[in-house]
Amino acid sequence: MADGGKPPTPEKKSWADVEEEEEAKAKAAAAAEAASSSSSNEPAVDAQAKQIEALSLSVPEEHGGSGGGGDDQGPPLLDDSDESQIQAVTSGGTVYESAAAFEDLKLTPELLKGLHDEMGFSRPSKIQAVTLPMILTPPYKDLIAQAHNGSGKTTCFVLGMLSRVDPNRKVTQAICICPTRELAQQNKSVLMRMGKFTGITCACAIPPAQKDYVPIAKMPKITDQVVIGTSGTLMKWINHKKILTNDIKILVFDEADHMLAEDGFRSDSERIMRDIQRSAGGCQVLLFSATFNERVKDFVTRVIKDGNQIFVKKEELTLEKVKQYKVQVPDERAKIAVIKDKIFEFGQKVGQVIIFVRTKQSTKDVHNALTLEDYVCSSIQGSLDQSEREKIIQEFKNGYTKVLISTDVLARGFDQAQVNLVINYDMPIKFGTRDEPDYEVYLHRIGRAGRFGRKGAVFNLLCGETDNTVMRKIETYFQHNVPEVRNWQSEEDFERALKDAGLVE
DNA sequence: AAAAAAC
Repeated sequence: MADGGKPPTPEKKSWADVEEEEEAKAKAAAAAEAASSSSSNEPAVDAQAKQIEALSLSVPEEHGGSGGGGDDQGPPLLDDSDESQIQAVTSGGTVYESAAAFEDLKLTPELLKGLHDEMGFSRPSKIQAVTLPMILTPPYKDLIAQAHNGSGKTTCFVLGMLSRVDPNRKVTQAICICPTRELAQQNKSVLMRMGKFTGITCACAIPPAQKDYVPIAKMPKITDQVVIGTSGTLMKWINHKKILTNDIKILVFDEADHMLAEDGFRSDSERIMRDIQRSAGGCQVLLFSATFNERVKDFVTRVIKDGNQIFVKKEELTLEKVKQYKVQVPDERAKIAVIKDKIFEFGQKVGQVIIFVRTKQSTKDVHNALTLEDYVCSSIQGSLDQSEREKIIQEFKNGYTKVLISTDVLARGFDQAQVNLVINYDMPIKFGTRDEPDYEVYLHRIGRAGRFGRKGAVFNLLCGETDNTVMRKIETYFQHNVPEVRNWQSEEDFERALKDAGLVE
């Protein structure tokens, strides 16, 4: 790609510079993107970058058995099929060897104990085998890593943070930024478990529940070695010197494409990034996500110029084990009928269900409609009080509630092994458009089912021509044919679909 | 015509 007009900058380009460039480019890109649904551009690869190997990253065989309260599933068992490929590109002269065992990574005995005894992992998943050496080997290069939903990305960056922290120094040395409070809490909980025997402490930087509110001035300084949080609160704590940034060695962006998208959290992320890099030079940056659309990929590869990169083609991104279906329904009322009379009839016996809707109001409407029919469910969205959010998530994670209605607050990252059914009550649409799908959100939503290679099913409820257009575009984009449940009134049709998905006998 | 974060 032409990159001609950039000024000669001897230093590493700052994020602000890249953003300016980005803006200039955006107009041209916007036009191109309209027609880009069939584009199959290769990622722009740095001329100096050397491709080391093309690795197969495929979803593991199911081995967790049915249900079981534990969320301590063993590691994905990755076969060597060519179903899906990831491309690893290294920068500079460092050579990395994929880690066949956690023991190959020079981890402390405490961390190995955490991985084996607490997490129940016996060996690294594919993405872990590839990225962990990149993360843990000096000179600690930055990393952009894309891998499938539920393939074990969290372990990659949590282990990265834990091993780069000096447990003897009671200062913040690692920061992780997430798009939602739920994800921040979930990541903290994974880190606490994995680091159980290390003595490393972690703070969650999210706004407190109302009852726990204290003015920032009265808040004590953070001494935890790891801080995981959402952008607003992290910024606030940094600005008020509650977090000192000069000893930070590693900065992680979870759901990085969203954290760095123009219509996502880019400006917040850049500000935090700048603050940290100003006071802690040479801080390692890790970007992780299951999705990087061409536009974001282009941006992040220019921001993280000197890092290692791993990408997956979008055609390879849908999970084999999660069967997608489309269902034509005449109206909204029929959607409720389908959910309760057809899908729940079988689906609820199987595991837990998440129903995605477009607006906060819709969570309430659908919740009410199902409650009227005597179905027990709960619903969540970002305007609920923090304590309420936590309660609903806790109840769902404990398995007390089987059906959760949600906005896209839970579209990304939410990890609950027992969820094997996802219903798109509303299809995800790009903001400001009528029938342009949000491909990334779609992929993240369906990725809530089929964690770590488990079986799952997705029902897309389509009402009207617009929904059909959206669905068609999604099929084209991922080059994945989505079969139709012929008759929304036919119990047999749904039963067959769930059988094909392997969810009912 | 929005979800998220946060003021």
